[in-house]
Amino acid sequence: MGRSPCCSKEGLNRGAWTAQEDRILTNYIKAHGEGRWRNLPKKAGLQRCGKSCRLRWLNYLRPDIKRGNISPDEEELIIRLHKLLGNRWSLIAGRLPGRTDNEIKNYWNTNLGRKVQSNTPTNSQSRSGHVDQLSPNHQHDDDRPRKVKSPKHSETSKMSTADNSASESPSSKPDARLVKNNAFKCSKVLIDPPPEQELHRNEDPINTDFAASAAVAPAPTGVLPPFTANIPADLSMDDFEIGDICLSGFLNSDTSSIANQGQFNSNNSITISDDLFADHSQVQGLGWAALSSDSVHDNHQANAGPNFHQAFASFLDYNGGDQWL
DNA sequence: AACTATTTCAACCGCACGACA
DNA sequence: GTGTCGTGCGGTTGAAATAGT
Repeated sequence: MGRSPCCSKEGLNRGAWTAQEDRILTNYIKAHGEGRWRNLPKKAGLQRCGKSCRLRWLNYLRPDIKRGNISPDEEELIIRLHKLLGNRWSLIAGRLPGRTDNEIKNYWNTNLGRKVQSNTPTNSQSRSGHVDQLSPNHQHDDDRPRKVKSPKHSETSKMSTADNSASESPSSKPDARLVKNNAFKCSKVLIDPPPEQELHRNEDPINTDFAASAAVAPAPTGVLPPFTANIPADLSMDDFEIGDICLSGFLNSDTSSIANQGQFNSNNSITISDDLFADHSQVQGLGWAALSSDSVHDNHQANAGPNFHQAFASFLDYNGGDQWL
């Protein structure tokens, strides 16, 4: 398609942003809001491409950007999420308040990718066929001594981040809410759902088990039990063959709403409370078709395959397992 | 102190996708 | 159905910072 570039590159500034440019962009967005990136530079009086403005705002100037080193908790979460999602940086970033996809991507390429590779040498292939790749200049010998990370800020960075306080790990916020982003590429991994009528039969078309368990789980009580399962080393998104469960939908949902209303059972099922069940919007918010009103059984129990349960439980195990993100 | 090697990360690039005319 | 726009994404680059000699 003969599409024009997002901007003429003639006469536009490139490279590092100056403090003055940052100020102009920030002031403009504060006054007019985000969006309309293509026209923004002209209106704001910036000699920049709209894309560049968007990137600068999203990755650096936004007021909610968290600065400072990635905490161990965050690091652990990144690793878990990368195991589940592969290089879906924006989706991963959506689970780390204040962190940007670019930051996480860089952190992975410079730190975690190598660390994870060395820990699980046989598990270098991510779901999408992307090897946990380091860019060419990041492929280095693991035995090489590492430089201790220290904050590096250009003049403009110092200026533009001065107001952003140092890092605050998610775990330091007991009531941390999800950050919802717009990354839906993950929906590509959706497994074809079984025919609807299959769902209503007590069959297991593709590792989906909605069978009404003979053992009806007791009503959920208070705090969820600790999760102890770990993600299998070879688990990938392809393992989630459990109907039209959409992990991205789940990740984009507000799980805090079910903090005290759901219970993982030992038989790979989840039982939700009457309150949660009654609030259909919350259930749908899970992006979890298995929990939609027409596929949840009378006892409000839905079963998932063992792989999903394992991964999900392990994912939620972040924060010590006694608390849903 | 001076120089080189290595690492970091902000910024760029190309592509994909949904919305819309 | 087709083309364009607006936006978002992941991969890559290269200048600057830092470590090593």
